[in-house]
Amino acid sequence: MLDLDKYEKPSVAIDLAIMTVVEGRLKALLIDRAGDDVPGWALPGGFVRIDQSLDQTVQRVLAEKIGLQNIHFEQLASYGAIDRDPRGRVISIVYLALCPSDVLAGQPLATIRVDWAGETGGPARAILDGTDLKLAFDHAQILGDVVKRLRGKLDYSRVGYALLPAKFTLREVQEVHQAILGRELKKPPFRRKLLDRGMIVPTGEFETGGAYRPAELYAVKPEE
Amino acid sequence: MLDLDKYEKPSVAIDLAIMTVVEGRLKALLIDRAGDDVPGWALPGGFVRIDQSLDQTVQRVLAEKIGLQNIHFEQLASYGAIDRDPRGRVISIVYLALCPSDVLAGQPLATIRVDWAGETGGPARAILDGTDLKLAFDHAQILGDVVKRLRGKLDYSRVGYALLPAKFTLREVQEVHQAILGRELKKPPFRRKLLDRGMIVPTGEFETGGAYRPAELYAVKPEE
DNA sequence: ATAATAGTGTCTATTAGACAATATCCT
DNA sequence: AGGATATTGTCTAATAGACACTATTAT
Repeated sequence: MLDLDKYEKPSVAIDLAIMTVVEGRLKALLIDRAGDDVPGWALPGGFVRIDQSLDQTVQRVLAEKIGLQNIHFEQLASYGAIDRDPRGRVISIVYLALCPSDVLAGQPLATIRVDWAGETGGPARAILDGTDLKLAFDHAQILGDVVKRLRGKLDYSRVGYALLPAKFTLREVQEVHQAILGRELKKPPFRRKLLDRGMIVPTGEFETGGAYRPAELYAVKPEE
Repeated sequence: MLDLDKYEKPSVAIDLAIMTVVEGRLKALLIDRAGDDVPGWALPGGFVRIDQSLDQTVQRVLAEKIGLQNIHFEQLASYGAIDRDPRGRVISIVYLALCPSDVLAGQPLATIRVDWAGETGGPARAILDGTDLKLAFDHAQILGDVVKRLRGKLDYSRVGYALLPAKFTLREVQEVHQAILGRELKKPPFRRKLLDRGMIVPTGEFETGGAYRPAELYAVKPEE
C-alpha cells in the first residue's frame, strides 16, 4: 500500500488573478502585504484544504477575501519553484478570474502593463497612482503569463466578454481588446470581425446617458 | 508568522503524458497497474518532493521510470478533484512530454483517439492491440485535454516538430498533423503553409531507403 | 517504361485590414 | 445647426484551401 505520508509534503495554494478593464486599461486586483512577513503587493490567494477541490478553493477565496460570487474563472498554470515563497515550500495553482469592473468597485486595482509585444511573454508591471508597485513572490511573472494567456485566447473565446457586463456596446468590446493587446485597433474591421464570429447578437436596446449618438447594446449568444 | 502546517496537506504528484506519433497514429506511453492498488492503465508519474521543483520532478520521473533525458516538456494543467485518487487526496500537475518515436522503442504505447472533432474537448480513449484500455484515475479526461492542447498549439508552435527527429520530411510533418487533428490534409496547401511559416529550413539532404523518389529533409530553424 | 511519391503553378474562397462616406442622436 | 460618435460600403492584401500539373527516383 502506498504511503502518501512517506515524504514531507509541499503546501498547495491557489492564487487569483482577478482581472477587469477600466477606462481602457487592464487592471488586476492586488493586495498590499505591507507589514506582512512577505512585503510587497500580491495576488489574493489561499491554501488548498485537504477536503476542498481546487474549484471549491477558488470559490472560497473569492467569497472570503473579496466577497465575490458567480465569477467566471479558469485555471492558468501552476508555479513550483523551490524558493518562490520565503516562508516555505509552496506550490501555487493560479486561476484567472474575469469580471466586469463595476463588480470590483472600491477594491485596489492596479494597472497591468507589459514591456513586450504580441505573445512574446515575460514579466508584467503593476502600476497604482502612477508608481510601479513592488510585486511579491513570482507574481510579476505570473501576471505576465496572465497577459499572454488573455492575448492568446482573446479572439476565439469568450474571455473578452467576461470582462464586460451582460449587455455592452461594440466600442466597449474594442476598448477591452485594445487594453489586452496593448495596441489600437481600427473600428470598422474590428466590428465586422466580431459580428462575423457570430458569438454576439444585437439586443435592440441602446445605451443611455452618453453625450452623443447612443450605440446599440449587444449580448453574448447563449451556448449552443 | 504563517503556519504552513496548520492544516493537513494534500499530496502533490506530477503525471506525464509522454506522446509520440507512430505510423500516423498519436500514441501515449502508459503504465499497466494491473495487480496494483489502483488497477487500470495510467500515465507515469511521481510525487513532488519538498526539495525538488516541478521541473526537477518531471526530469526525475522521466529518468527513473522511463530512462529518458533531454525531452521537450511543458506544463498542461493541474487536476485536483477530491476523489480523483482513491488512495487519498492527490493533486496532480500534468506535463506534456513530446518525443520522436524511436526514443520510445520497446515501451508500451497506446493509440490515443477522441470521439470529438475540432477543439470541442472531452475524454480520450487509449487502444492497445485493438482493444480499449481501462484508464485509471481521471486519465481519460487528462488525455482528452492533451489532445485538445496539441490541436490548439499545432500550427503556431513547435510542438509538431518535437514529435519528429532533428531532420524530417514534409510528409512526416503532415502525418504528425493528421494524427493530432484526426483528419486528412491536402498536401500542396499544407506544404506551403509550413514553408510560409518560416519555422523550418531545407537541409539539402534527402531521405534514403524509401521505395521511390526521396524527399528532402528539413530542420527546425534555430531560435531567433 | 512504370509506378509511386515529391514538389510546383494557378485559381478561388475566406478573412483581415485600410479608408471613405453616411446615419443618428445629444446639446 | 453642429459636433461627436455609430454604422455601412468599398477596396485591397494576406491567407487557406482545392485542383491540376510536372519532376524525380527505384524497380
